[in-house]
This record gives sequence, structure tokens and C-alpha cells, in this order.
Amino acid sequence: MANNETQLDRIFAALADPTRRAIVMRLCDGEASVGELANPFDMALPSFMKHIHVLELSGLVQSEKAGRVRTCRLRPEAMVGAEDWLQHQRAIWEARLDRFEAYVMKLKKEKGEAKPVAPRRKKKGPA
Amino acid sequence: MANNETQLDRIFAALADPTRRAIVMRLCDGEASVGELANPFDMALPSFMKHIHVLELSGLVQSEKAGRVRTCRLRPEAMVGAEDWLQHQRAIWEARLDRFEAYVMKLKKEKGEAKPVAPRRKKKGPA
DNA sequence: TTCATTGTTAGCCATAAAGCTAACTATAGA
DNA sequence: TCTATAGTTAGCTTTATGGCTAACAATGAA
Repeated sequence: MANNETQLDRIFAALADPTRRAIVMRLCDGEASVGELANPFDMALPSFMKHIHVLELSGLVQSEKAGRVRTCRLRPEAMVGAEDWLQHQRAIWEARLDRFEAYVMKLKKEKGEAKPVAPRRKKKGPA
Repeated sequence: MANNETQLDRIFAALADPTRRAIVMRLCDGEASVGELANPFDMALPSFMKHIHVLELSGLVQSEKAGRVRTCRLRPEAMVGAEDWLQHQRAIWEARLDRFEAYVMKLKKEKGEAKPVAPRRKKKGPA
């Protein structure tokens, strides 16, 4: 998957726009037509459609047309890529921090005093 | 913070670029100078500096200059914003999914069998 | 058949993003 | 002091993004 990275690019880029995040949030409540989605936004339809298209390219949204109505729905699996990337980085960071803390502890024990390091982020397991 | 949304924009936008994600990954291993960071990339320094700047604006990276060396380090707290947004959306999605499943279960129980066509649009209660 | 609804296509514009070179500043070291 | 190192600033190009209008399907309803 040489394009895997590219896909991450697209997902993060898609989420970098507030209009598109709002669309994603709306779609969390269930599928909707383009018109329903566009309604709350003060934006010409063609402009709005571009956002839908960006979301589809990123894989975050899927749509299909029945009659003259195009219905969109979320593909939350696509978000997992981004989520995983972030969690992975945090894991690496925290591992490093642990090593560093251990090192400081060792110094403490050896020398008798040392300043605590950086604030840890509480782990919020998906459980 | 009216700019909270804007900050999310910046974080996702910052992470939408593979060079910048690579920088973040590198910084997970510990702080580094601009030169060290730039080394692996086949890119003119001024171009590279722009990426650093984008990362700083997003809050993901912090840097300070000592002598002629600018040292960069990660501010992983900044990533939390993005992580939380994603997890929140997934939570909402999953809650909805649960409701839908419960609804299907109810139908199943009541009717003996049912093939509900599409997930419902938001309406009060699973009527 | 006619008409309103719902998207879609095409094309335009302004701004931002991502890259470059060239020239400059500021320090560290010889 | 002179020179090499490490960034920085300025200014340019190309391409992408996000918005618009106008005109065109295509479908469902009257």
C-alpha cells in the first residue's frame, strides 16, 4: 500500500475543514441526503458538493444515488486510520517518557534528588 | 475559546502532510535541532522551515533558539484535541449503532422477523 | 406533458500552500 | 578577526482549495 500514506493525508486534510467536520458529525446521527446535509450551511450547493466529494475521496463518507436523491453515510472505519496514527504516536511518546522517568528515578536514587519531569496525559482507553 | 475550532483546523491540517507527520514521529523520539530534523528530507531549508512553522502554529511543536541552534520538541498535549474529536465521533456513532441494533432486536422480538431497510434518520425515539 | 426538485457540470476567481533560489544575520570556532 | 555553520527573510512560481454563478441533466409529481 504505497497509497496508505496518501490516504492518511486525505483523511487528515478532510478533517481540517470545519464544514466537513460538521458534516461528519451530522452523519454520525445517521445517513442523510445531500440537500439535508447542505441545508444548515450558508453556501452554494456546488461549493457544498465539493466538500462531500473531498469526504468521499478520503473514504470517510460513502454515497449512492437513488432517483434524484443522493444519500450519504459515514464510513467510520476510515476514521480508524487517523485515530490509530495519533494513538500510536502517543504510545511512542509515552514509552519514551517512561524511559526518561525511569532514568530520572535512577538518578534520584543514586543522587538523592531530582525534579519531576513533564505532565503525563491520562490514558483514556476505548474500553 | 472561539478559536478552538480553528485550532482543530490547524492540527488536522498540520497532520495532513507526510513531511510534517514524519517530523512529529521523529520528535516522539526526543527533541532535535532544525538541521537534524531537516537532514533526512530532500528539501531546501526554507521550505522545510515552513513545515516547522506550521507545526508550531498548530501547537504540536514548540521550539526555542539557543545560540544559533533552534531546538524543537513535541507538545503531545496538542494532539489530544484531534484524538478526542475522533474518539468522540466514534463514540456517538457507536451509541447510535447500539440504539439501532436494539431497535432491530425489538422488531425481531415483536414481529418474529423483520428486515428493516435503512437506518433511520434522527427522529424522536426508536418508534 | 409540464414543472418543480435535486443534483451535477463547467468555468471563473481569490487566496493559501508548498516548493524554490538568493541574499542575509548571527553565532561558534580557528 | 575570519570563516564556516545554522537559520532566516524576501520574493518568486505552481498548484490546490474553497468559494461563486450560470446552465444543464434527470426524476417525480401534477
